[in-house]
Amino acid sequence: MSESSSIKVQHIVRSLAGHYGEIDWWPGDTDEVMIGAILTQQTRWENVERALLELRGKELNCMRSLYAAEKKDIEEAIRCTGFFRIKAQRLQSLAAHVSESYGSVDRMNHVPTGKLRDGLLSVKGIGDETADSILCFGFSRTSFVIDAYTERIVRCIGIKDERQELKILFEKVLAGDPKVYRQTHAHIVEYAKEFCLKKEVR
DNA sequence: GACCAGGTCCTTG
DNA sequence: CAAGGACATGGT
Repeated sequence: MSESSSIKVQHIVRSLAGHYGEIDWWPGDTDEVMIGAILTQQTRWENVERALLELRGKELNCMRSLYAAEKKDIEEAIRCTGFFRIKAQRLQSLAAHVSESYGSVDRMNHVPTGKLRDGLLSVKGIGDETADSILCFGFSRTSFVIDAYTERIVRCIGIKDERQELKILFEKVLAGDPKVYRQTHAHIVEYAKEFCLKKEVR
């Protein structure tokens, strides 16, 4: 990664922070962040919130109960997020991973970030973005989330790195503060939505 | 009616 | 490895 890329990223981070200030962006306890991370795949957040309400109503808003639940019940609750069959499967796969590998969500707190990440990535249906969202917003770890918006924004200012390099680049600039990681990702998404950065932007 | 959304996996060439 | 398709509902 070039020197100038770091400077550009620093500039983005600082400008967005100045513009938006501190925002409370991904509410919910660790269980609900994990659930939301899967439900929001290719889906608007407003629909995810509705599904979370449904899940709460059925007391299916935690890994422990999802593990034991009937898939039918999960599907019914999350229908409004689209891809509901595959997402119900993904939720149960994640719940199984948590229960079988760690025993509980709580026990995951002692696990080093790299190990946690590898474990999450071993779950079918959890890719880089979902894993990093869970780590960053659910467990307050310094694992930066690179999503489609991040890619589009950095493309606009002439950075053409792949996602893996972008992650390293941002993490170098952001140093070690998990709160800054969360804020920066939130700012990027808000900015991209506000200015309607669509797919064709390069 | 077409197009897109805070992705990921699987199949093809 | 890159590209293309599938997964599915809800909003513009």
